[in-house]
Amino acid sequence: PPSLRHCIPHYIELTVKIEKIALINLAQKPPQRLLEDKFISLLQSCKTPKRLRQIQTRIITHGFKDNDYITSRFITVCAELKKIAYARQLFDQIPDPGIASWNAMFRGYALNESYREVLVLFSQMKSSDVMPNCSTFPIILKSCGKVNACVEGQEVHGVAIKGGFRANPFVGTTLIDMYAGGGAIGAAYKVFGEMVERNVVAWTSMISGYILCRKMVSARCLFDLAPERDVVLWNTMVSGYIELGDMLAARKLFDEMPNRDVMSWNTMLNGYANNRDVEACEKLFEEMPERNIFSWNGLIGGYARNEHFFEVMETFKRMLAEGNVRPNDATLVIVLSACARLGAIDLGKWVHLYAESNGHKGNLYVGNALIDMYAKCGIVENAVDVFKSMGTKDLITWNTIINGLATHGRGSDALTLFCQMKNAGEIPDGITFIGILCACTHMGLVEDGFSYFQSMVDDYSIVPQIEHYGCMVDLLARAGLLDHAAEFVRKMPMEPDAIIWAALLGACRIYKNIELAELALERLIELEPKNPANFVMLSNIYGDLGRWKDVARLKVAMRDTGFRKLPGCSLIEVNDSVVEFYCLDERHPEREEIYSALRGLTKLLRSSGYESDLLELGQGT
DNA sequence: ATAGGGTTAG
Repeated sequence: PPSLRHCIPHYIELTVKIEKIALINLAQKPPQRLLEDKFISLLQSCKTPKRLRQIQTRIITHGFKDNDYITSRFITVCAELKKIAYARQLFDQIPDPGIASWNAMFRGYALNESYREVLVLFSQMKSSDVMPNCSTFPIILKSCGKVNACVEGQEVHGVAIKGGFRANPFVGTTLIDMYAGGGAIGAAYKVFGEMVERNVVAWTSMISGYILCRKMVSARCLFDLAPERDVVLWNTMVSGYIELGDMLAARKLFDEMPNRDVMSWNTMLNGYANNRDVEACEKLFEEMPERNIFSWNGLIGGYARNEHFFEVMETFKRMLAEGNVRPNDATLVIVLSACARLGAIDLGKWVHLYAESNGHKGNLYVGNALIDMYAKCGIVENAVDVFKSMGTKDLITWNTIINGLATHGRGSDALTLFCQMKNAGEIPDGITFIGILCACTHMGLVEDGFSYFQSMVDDYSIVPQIEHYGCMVDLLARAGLLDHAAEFVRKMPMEPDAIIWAALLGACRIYKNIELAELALERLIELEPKNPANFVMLSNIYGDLGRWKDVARLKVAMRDTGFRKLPGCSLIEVNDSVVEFYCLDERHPEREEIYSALRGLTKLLRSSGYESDLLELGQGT
């Protein structure tokens, strides 16, 4: 169009002008600065260790090896790519590192949660002649707080004041965090009171400090006094009430908020989930104007924590169907734990494949949850495969596989892995020993069990908990050494609880020991007068022995307690969902097919030589 | 310089 053509000369003129300015800028910068900028932007966009090496070579060939500006950037990128040891190697080769390089090293260690290293390196810096600057102190103070180094923290506080950083708002805020985190709320308040300029972050830190010390009234006072309240501060107050379990106060504040972000909604959502209010959690989730991965994980995790495992699976499927937020590693872990509880092996396998093709292959949490899921679903071989494929393992990895093997009749493999675990340098904890004792129980290794029990105390200084005594009672009782078991219970350093007596009672049925069974029930009635399962247990023992009068007597005694035993419930996975059924259950539309399949399975078991008086299908057997 | 998630147990 003509009008546009009219503009073209102006446009050309403008372009020329812009180019001229750019050229002048270029000319004003010395070539050295230009190269520096180039390296900084190269480093900024560096995403892989391989690329980092290439850039490093070029830095060296251009003679920038000791350039503080570039080196500090380089160290930071190393830390982000989890190559902090490499960064340190390089740092140690610099003859006189500048403050930027020191700070980058501190930040790098802090990023990798090596707070001790930060402090060690800081003391090295003090013996050089480089002076800390305003970015140094926040990192150092934060590290002091993280490792609870109160004395060092106070010293650094002094150094900061001497260095003239009293009025620095960043220094003030981290000081408040440090003191409050160490429980020194008075010292924190002193810093807060002496601050020259208190911004909203400082107010938030101070209020968080009061919340941490459970001083909600003081926190609320400051909140009401704060000259400015941003959404972070509001969220902090709301989560403070939640931590104290005061959901009503939290909700009131949430409703008063001038503007809420996703974080505000998620905070309330998690609050309801943790305070066992699944319904409020669901309602809030539906009302949310925007949902991110934490919202979904909040709801799914809320279901899981409150044992609503069917809802975990349903919500996970809904999340995939809606498709706007993708599950992350935490989502998969929650879903896998629900699969483990429900025996939902098909969904579990699906999640396994999903994890592998969505970049969660090497994730430690996902690996641990997979091991547990396969073991709980009875496919121990797959659990072992996952275990073997894992590059990094932690204590939980070992505990999970050891316990999985032990509870599935592979006690000797469990004990072998226990040796491997020690060789790998992992220190066993109390949970490890529960798996080990369980392995001994299932193999009838009574003496080994006792020596592991001893080793736990002598070699690892673990104080046995009631769970461990429970394992020992089980070890003796299942081996038929009921008198020893009873004596062990008498000599325990703590009061035996219901689980201990129930273990004894269970073994009494196998070994038909009436006297001990009656004693166990007596104790159980004292401890759990409302639990009808205990009566049923003893009644079954009488039944096994044909003492029907006693069975009838117990039935009356149980009726007199006024409680009925809930029928045991089994779960099976049928076509992509889990179905529950009870003994003699007639509710399922395909009950005919199900019972006929069960009869077939029973026949198969019998024909392979499986004999058990516990095999009571009650129908057609 | 402020904030959020997950796995093991008698």
